[in-house]
Amino acid sequence: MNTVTLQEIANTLGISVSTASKALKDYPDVSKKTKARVKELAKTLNYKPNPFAVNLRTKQSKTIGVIIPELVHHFFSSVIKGIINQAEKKGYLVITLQSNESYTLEKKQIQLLLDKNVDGILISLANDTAVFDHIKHVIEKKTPLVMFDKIAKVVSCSKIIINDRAAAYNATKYLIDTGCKRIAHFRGPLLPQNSIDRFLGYKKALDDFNIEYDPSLVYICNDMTFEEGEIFAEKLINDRKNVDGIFINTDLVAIGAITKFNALGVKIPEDISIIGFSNWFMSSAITPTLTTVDQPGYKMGKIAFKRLYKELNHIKNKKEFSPKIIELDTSLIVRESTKT
Amino acid sequence: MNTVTLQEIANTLGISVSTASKALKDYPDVSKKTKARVKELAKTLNYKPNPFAVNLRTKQSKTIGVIIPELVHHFFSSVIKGIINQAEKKGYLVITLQSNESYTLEKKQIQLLLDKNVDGILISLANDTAVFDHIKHVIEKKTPLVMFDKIAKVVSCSKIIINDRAAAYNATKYLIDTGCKRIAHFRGPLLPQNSIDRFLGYKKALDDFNIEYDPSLVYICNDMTFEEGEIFAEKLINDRKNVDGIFINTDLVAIGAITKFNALGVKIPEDISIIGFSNWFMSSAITPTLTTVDQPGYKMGKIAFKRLYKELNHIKNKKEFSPKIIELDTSLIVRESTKT
DNA sequence: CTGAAAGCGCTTACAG
DNA sequence: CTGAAAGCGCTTACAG
Repeated sequence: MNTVTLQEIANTLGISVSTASKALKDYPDVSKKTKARVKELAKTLNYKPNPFAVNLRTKQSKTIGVIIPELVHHFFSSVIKGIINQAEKKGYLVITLQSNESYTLEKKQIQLLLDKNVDGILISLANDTAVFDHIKHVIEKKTPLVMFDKIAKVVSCSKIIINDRAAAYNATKYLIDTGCKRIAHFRGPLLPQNSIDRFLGYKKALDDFNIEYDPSLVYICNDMTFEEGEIFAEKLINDRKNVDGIFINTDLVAIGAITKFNALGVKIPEDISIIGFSNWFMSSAITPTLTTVDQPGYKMGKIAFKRLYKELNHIKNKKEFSPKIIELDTSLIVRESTKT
Repeated sequence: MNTVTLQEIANTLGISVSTASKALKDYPDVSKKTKARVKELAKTLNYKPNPFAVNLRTKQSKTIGVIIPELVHHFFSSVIKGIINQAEKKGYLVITLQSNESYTLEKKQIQLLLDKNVDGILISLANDTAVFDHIKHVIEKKTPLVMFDKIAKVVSCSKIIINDRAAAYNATKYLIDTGCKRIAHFRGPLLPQNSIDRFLGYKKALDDFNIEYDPSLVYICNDMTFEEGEIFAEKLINDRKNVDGIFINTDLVAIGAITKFNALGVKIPEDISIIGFSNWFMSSAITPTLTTVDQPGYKMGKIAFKRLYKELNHIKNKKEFSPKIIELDTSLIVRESTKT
């Protein structure tokens, strides 16, 4: 704990606390001489304003909260890194909490952050979350909230997303363009918007290119793990559906699938082409390297904070503003797991 | 922001703020009737004490800071997860900061946390950190600090570590036991204690089993990346040192090496046995699966917080205590990359 | 240009 | 059992 107070500075200098305070904050109505004296002493004493007192007075803590489904995850940890770095630049610190993909926990974490009086909240929803009363509660409390990646369409707040549907469409189209005729999809869970959108993009591409949509070629990955990739890869072979291409919801699952196909002697991309999603660094390390959709996590984190920061300032200046939806670009990274 | 205050509760109930405060905190000198009335009203109004005021009064914020070298990293993100979960159980929130393996940044982050008046700090040092004035500064300020994983021997504070030397010794011994005669080591950077200790464990095992230590078989990975694994794997082959076993500082590098060996047609473990370190989940996914040392990140995080919590309470109760070094068990996970 | 005063919302030692 | 008072350390509107 810091122990030098404004009081002490004022006393040693024989001035009032108010003047000392104003001097440090460069108020225009303090003489240059006084400012210099105060600043110098503050420096030598290594004075730092007590943040607890400042928070109480200013009603803000320069702290924001972030809730993500899971921290041990390449994409989310990248987002968090982006958030933390950007926040630090603006003098904000970040409290991180995890929902563990559970609605109940997510609700609890929201409450913890609210009880802490964080200045704002950044959230990526849990797979489990199907109602949004807890989110709406935050918005009613006038605590700025920005969603990223896993969002809810029906909630009115700013959102930072990628165009999952377009990205999935392009990935599927690429499979079609390179000759695939029967294309499977390993999709994510049923609730999250991005897993829905990726599925819809896949379906739309099939439609547009006159490939019949076959529901039996869609496999649902509830946990989106490496193991699920292995399991469904094997199942797909056993199902004998003559699949020649797969668009997979996320790289981790795709890498599981590749590993299993390698073990089974299924040739990639000769027998089956594969496209993943997220551009995890392992996707360029696996053999064959994985064609995938680049999902800019770090950038998403930065932009999510920037948007929150803007809203924070609007509120401070009592300026009206409307929620904004920011869509980040994605690109298809073509590697060895698809034909040319 | 919450808007119901104690004042309001006291007013509506026609009692004083002090009594209301004491009622909520179950002070023994408040009548049951009053307690009941206050608590009920507090509940219906959804009263939450303003944390800023509480912080200022109690001089603690129930917030701790954590500094790690890099968040986008399987081991560190696991540790953070352990810290956050354990902290939450005890009513603490966690501010996370990254040093980016830079001493300068680490020093800055420490200052940010100190200026924020966090109750305590958990830190894993940057590779760059060779002097410890910033850490000692924290200790002098009486802010409890616990180091984990990447620690400094010369600083007197509690530390949560694994026995890197023993773990490395056992891994190397396993290579020797399974017939390896010329064992290389891909080590980490020169400064970090754990990379030093792993190297020393490797060396000690060679000594104990009468294998001559050959410095030219030690390759230094400064960044500990997948790519370095590939590069040194190739270099090792080109160097024609007839190496038949490698103990590698961390799984990511080992997986890079395996990938390169696979590409070069080097057979694992027939030609070269490999042991990694950390038991990252990819180590059981790669082909061949990687023998590795299990390094319990999540557990380390939990225990680091528990220790900090204990010190926090000792300080609150003005109880003396000495720093404690807690060593977690590791185990060798034998998989396909080594012989039997 | 400077300072006295009020107040942010709580906690707690003290008086009654 | 209850309440008045002091105080945590600041900030800022106001008076001079």
